[in-house]
Amino acid sequence: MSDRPVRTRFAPSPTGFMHVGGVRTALFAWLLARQNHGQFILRLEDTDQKREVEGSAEHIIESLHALGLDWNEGPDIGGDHGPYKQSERLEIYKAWAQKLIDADRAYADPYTPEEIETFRQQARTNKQAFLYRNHRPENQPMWDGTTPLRFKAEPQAYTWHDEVMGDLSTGPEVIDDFILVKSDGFPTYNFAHIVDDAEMQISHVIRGQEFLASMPNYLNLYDALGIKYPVFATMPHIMAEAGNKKLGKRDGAKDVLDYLKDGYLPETMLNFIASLGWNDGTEKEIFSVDELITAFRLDRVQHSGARFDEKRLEWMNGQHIRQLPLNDLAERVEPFWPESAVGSDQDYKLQLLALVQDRLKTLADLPTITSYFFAEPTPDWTMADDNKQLRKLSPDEQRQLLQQAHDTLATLDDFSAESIQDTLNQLLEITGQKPGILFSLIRLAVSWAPFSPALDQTLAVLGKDRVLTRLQTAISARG
RNA sequence: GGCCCUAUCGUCUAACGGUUAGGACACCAGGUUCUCAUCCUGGCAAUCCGGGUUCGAUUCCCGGUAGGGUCACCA
Repeated sequence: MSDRPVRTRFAPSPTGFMHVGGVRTALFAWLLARQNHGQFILRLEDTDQKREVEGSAEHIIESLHALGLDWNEGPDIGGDHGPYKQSERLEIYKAWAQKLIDADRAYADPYTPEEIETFRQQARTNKQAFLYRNHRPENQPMWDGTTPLRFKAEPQAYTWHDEVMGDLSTGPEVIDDFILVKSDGFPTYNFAHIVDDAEMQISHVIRGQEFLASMPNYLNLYDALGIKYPVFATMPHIMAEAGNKKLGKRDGAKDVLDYLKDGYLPETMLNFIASLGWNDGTEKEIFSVDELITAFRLDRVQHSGARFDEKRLEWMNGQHIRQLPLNDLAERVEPFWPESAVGSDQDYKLQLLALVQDRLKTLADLPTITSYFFAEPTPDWTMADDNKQLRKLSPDEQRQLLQQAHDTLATLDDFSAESIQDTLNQLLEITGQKPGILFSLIRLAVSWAPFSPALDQTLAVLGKDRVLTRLQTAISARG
């Protein structure tokens, strides 16, 4: 372990949207920084002009903001180790490249892409891994910047420690002369990230498993550059729900912002993504963001990939929604109310929210559960005909019961849930009906919905006027 | 094919050699004066295979098998 101040970074390339895999890498780096009162840095790795996607950087920044993963230094806010976009750091890479050239550890690649492709095919035919250095030219021309600059590797066996994976080792056969600077003058990731991490004094390099195979090359380059290794931590992949592939765009990986739009809370996303491949060793499942910060440990991260299970995500979201104080929930749910709720009284909405809080799996469920609290529902007596209990009564009996309910409720001055329940209980005795019949009938007549919150509370929130009107409407509609 | 990583209920996981292999999601059944949900109770369900080491292996070692990653002028 390093005793340097903890500085972690998230270094995405702006080539697409943020999906859960990227979020997890960012989250773990962020958690580590916050836990150690260190810094979290955002760096854009925009060295591939061809793959860059317009608006992608903004999208990544927006996603991180939406999740509450804030950074201390970054392209938008600057910092002491900038610039934080690799495309603006070309001079820095050039200087480091020159050090390697001067030390005879880098050389100009004289081959055409076609020639290299031929070498690659040869390797494949011989069922071997492709190694460029098998074709390392004897007399390397001076590098004029128009061809790729390659690293002159000094292959050796490496053993190193990874905070997640433990002790790892490889032989010299995996180390190669990889490209440091492309012919367009931009550095490769392999070169740039090492330079940047060193210059930005990054203490912990946290990234996905896809980079594990390149580690020996990186170590060789660190050595050539005389840079002290940071702490390494390799995250296993998050896999798609179907199949065993690494989760990617093609496998249906969703944009995290889509989850937020679908009514998942940011804290749910962080809790869920953290729990994919990490737990604190106890049976605790629901973590607040602060709890994650204190409990997170790199060495408790799983070594194998985890599948993304939307059912579990949904359950977890319900848990977080239920833990929210009502006022907090009210704020977050504001964009999700049905259109018919526009202009409705805030107190009314708040009362209603208290009734449905336990019923929400996502905030986006709100309109379907609450529509009849805002708009007058259309009576549909076929719902009664389809009901096993209610079917036993004749339309006449149904009308009579509703009329009795109407007349009794009309006498109430105190239209609270408690008072309503007392009244309904009395009505039960007077009419000799079972709750299954009387309550179902009233519930239907005021909501015309397949389900609703408890009857007494539903009536109380709807209010006396609305309830009496709806009962009357229902009676008239029963032909 | 070379190299590397991984392997516990369908899924996410706990168990740092000794447990009736635990929890959660999902699913099924019951309870909470009507419905839906919440909540509670119960049920179903797992150590990939084969060898070692050991008094004893989910756990340590070796070999299979399976899955994943990588072998780009992508990151």
